[in-house]
Amino acid sequence: MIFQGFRKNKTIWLYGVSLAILLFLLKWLELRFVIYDHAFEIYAGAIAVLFTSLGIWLAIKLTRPKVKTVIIEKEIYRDPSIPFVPNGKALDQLGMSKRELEVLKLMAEGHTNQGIAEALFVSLNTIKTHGSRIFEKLDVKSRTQAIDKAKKLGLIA
Amino acid sequence: MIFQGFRKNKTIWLYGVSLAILLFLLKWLELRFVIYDHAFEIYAGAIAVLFTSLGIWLAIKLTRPKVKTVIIEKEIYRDPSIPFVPNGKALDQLGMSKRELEVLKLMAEGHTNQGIAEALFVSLNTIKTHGSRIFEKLDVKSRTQAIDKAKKLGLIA
DNA sequence: TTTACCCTCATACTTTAGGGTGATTTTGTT
DNA sequence: AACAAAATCACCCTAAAGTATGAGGGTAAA
Repeated sequence: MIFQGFRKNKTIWLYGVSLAILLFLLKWLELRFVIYDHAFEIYAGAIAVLFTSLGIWLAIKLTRPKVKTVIIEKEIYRDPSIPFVPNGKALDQLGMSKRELEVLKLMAEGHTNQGIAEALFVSLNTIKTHGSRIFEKLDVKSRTQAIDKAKKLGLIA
Repeated sequence: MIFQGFRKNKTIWLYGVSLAILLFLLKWLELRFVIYDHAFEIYAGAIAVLFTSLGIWLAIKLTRPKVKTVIIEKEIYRDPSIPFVPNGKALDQLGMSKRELEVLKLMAEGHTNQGIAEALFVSLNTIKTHGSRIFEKLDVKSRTQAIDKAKKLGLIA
């Protein structure tokens, strides 16, 4: 258990031990450099460099850089010459209003309710109300279900 | 070569510059603390902690770039009669695991986390963990954003 | 052997979503 | 003008999602 703890927290343990050694060295150097007034700068610089080196070493250990910028060519599965047109028949049958469709589209794009409210210049409560109405009409219980169903019905792209 | 060196060791170079600034500050503070003999230990300890902290902070800050996905949209026509095949290239580049893709698919179908957990015979906590990982890799903050992006990238149908 | 990653799980907490109830205002139709 | 539907808004409450932190086991690669 304690050995496991050492395995997992090796860096921290090594840092602790290193710090102890450095502090000991610091104390020891302190006794020597107090004698020489002119050596003050050298001493201060020495501890700065020492601790800086330790900081760098530790930071490199702690933070492995990860590959992060990913450029991906993506294929859109749609013929560009044919713009998406909502399934008007389904919209009529469901009784989905223009505003509700608008809200649904923004939901599908991943916006929060607050975000949608701000985009449409209305209150958060309004969006929640629209949401409930949308779910009712689509007979679903959540936005992800609504989005899934709406795409299948051809209400949104 | 030297430029490459800079690129590779960005943290170290930036830290070096920061160190120069700190050393200047050190010199300036030096003139003040020389007056007080009893402040010596405090001063030394202060610079040690300061330099170590700065090193750690800088390195962590600069070696944790955010996941950034740049999407270049290339519209092509897809024949609906051809069954959907996930974009393996994008999956590899994003580092998306099989399990994560599995969870993402079930999310897109509108399942709750608990529902997904039950479907995959794991704990709710596990699904939450996978969720976080998926969001991280897609650089999104919610499941709806993740789903939207995954569809655009061709990761899911 | 060590390291990195995936998978799994837990806990505590915060944020967001969603249900229920009620109300008012606006808009469109007859 | 009357009426119905749509749009808007509020408040209270619960459920679900999402974050942060930590842990452990297994596997493959260095």
